[in-house]
Amino acid sequence: MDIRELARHLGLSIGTVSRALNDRKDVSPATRQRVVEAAAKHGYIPNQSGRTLRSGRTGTVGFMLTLEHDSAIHGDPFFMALLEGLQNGLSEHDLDLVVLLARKGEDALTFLRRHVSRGTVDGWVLSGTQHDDPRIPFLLDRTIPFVALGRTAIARDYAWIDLDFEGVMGDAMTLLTEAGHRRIGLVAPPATINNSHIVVRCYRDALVSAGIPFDPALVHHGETDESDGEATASELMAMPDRPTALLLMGETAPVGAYRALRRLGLEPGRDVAVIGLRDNPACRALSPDLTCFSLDLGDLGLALARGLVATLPGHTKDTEPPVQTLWDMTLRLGQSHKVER
Amino acid sequence: MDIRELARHLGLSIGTVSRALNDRKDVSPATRQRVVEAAAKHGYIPNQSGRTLRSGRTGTVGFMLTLEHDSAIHGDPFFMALLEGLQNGLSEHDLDLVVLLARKGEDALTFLRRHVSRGTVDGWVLSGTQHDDPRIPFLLDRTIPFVALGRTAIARDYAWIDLDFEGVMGDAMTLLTEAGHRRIGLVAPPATINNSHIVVRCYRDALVSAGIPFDPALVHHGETDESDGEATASELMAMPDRPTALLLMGETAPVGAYRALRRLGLEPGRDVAVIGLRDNPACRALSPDLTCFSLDLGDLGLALARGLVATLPGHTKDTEPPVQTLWDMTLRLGQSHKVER
DNA sequence: GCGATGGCCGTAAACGTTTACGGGTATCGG
DNA sequence: CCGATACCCGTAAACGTTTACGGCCATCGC
Repeated sequence: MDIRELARHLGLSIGTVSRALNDRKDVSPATRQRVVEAAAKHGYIPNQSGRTLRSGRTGTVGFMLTLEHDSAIHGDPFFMALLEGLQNGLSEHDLDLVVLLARKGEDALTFLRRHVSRGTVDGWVLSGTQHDDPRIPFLLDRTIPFVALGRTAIARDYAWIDLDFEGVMGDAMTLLTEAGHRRIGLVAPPATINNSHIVVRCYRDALVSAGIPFDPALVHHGETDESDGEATASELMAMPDRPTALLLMGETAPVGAYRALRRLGLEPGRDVAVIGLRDNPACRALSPDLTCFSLDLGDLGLALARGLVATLPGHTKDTEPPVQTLWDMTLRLGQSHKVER
Repeated sequence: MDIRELARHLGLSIGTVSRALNDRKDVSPATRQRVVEAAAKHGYIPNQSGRTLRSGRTGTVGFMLTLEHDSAIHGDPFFMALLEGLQNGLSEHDLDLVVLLARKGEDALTFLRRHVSRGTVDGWVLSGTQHDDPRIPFLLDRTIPFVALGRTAIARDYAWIDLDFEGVMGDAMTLLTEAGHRRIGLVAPPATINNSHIVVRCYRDALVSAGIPFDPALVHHGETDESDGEATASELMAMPDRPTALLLMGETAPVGAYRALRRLGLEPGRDVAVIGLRDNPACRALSPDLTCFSLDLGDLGLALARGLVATLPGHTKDTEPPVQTLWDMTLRLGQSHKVER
């Protein structure tokens, strides 16, 4: 069922049918309704390739997911919940969401370039932003709409939303330093990820204002998953003057850390203070309750959707500046940080 | 940069350029190489819409994700790990994977129909198969390639892979009945999901062969998530003659069940036996260790990719029957089932 | 030397839309 | 009654590919 066949059924030209279905003004209300009803009756749905080829618009936005740091994905419930909010936000503007997975080992920029010149989507949501992410200038230079989940070190104006790591680190570090901890182990994301820099900077700032010397041996960069959390926690606790507290900025890293501690005969929340990043299901399963931070991923997805839509041509006022938001996370006190010193 | 411009650079016709890039035979090796090199040099990548419009092929397969049962997705690490394997399997055949999220509240068949007539992908991976899933006959009747993750009650020949719930339930039930349990609470997936029927059937079969009467009050249908696990566990334990064992066929349901039990002053693995479905990160965080089942999601994704590719035109031998595989899950004994009766 | 064969390549017609453009009819003001 | 103005609608040219078809040239066998 083409537009041609539908037009023949209606005794109209395909041009008129197209205009009627696309809500353009050059068509009388009567025929518009007739066309819409006939389309529904015959189950006509425009072919996307033809439409895109001519108009250049696809009606979809892409969420780019790279499996490079697979621990950030593998078993990571963060994105799934986020995608739901994103889809809801996009639905309001009749946009579809497609998640594009970079092929194993494929470079992120190559992947993006491929899909951009293919013209698969109208706009992008970028995640896992690197410190100096080449995707940002690439898209900016071509004026392709996008919103980034995560800041970068790039000093150009674009839309982004990032978690408030400053707030998180501030809350966590005051909690620990005020409890008397002076040796605090930090597990930060991989050094290429931009968050990693922010986390370490805040860590040092907090130490300075508490008058505690900075020991680089206490800072590890690792993936966000369980097994890496276990490995790095083991290493940190094997130090001669081992830390009395652990700060784990990874999704399921605390699960591994608990296991590592117990293997050494140490109980989280009694012998060692532990603070995690997000209260995902895995962390909620821990006992004693993990002290960590929470956020509404559905809302975050919605905000990303709005931020992106504002950059799309047609939808935008063209004047307002791009969204640049630090997303609050609220501290959830559990038992795991309560270690008297 | 289109094919026309590239052809002009080379002094060739666009037809020849197209044939060279698509590895067709009607072109000399010398010019083929010349074309490929020029394309690489100028960064030419064929426009997907034009290509699809003419050839009908997209080079992508779609993974359909419905947010209907959002608890099956929300915070569910199952799919993320699966997608990685799927992408790896598809890469071997130069296929891209796109994940298509049904809009909130949109009917699954409507969603599928929309994307099929749009022609967004060459083939489909269906998940969350219903007992009588209308998507199956829809795709079969149109001879659109697909593979289903999950069986249905539909007696037609198509490619599917499903978890071996028969094996899982058999192992779990013998473990419990041989330990003397006679009142076993079951939390099965929502009744519309096909797995739910299988699980309940196996549950009854196991009871019969152990000579235990079937009590429908012990069977609950719920989502697979934490909060639902907590709610149903609470309900089951509030019964006058409450169960001595819980069997939870949901991803993170055991996390909620642990919490519910402890609120009642009951310790999993000591007062009540608990068995879960899969050893995801959340379940691995539980203490005492949850007795449950494990599988390699990467391998499963690969198998799905192969199963789908075999149904795609061109790749297939056309003769071999579609894959129909029960995927083994191996029992991982923890501490949570050890309750002496 | 000539017809046949096969390897390469150019030509042009699709694929299904959107959209600029122009034309036809009715309405309206004068 | 006439010209101008809207309002609709049809026409046709794109958009970027793929691919059936035909043609040219060289090679080959006789």
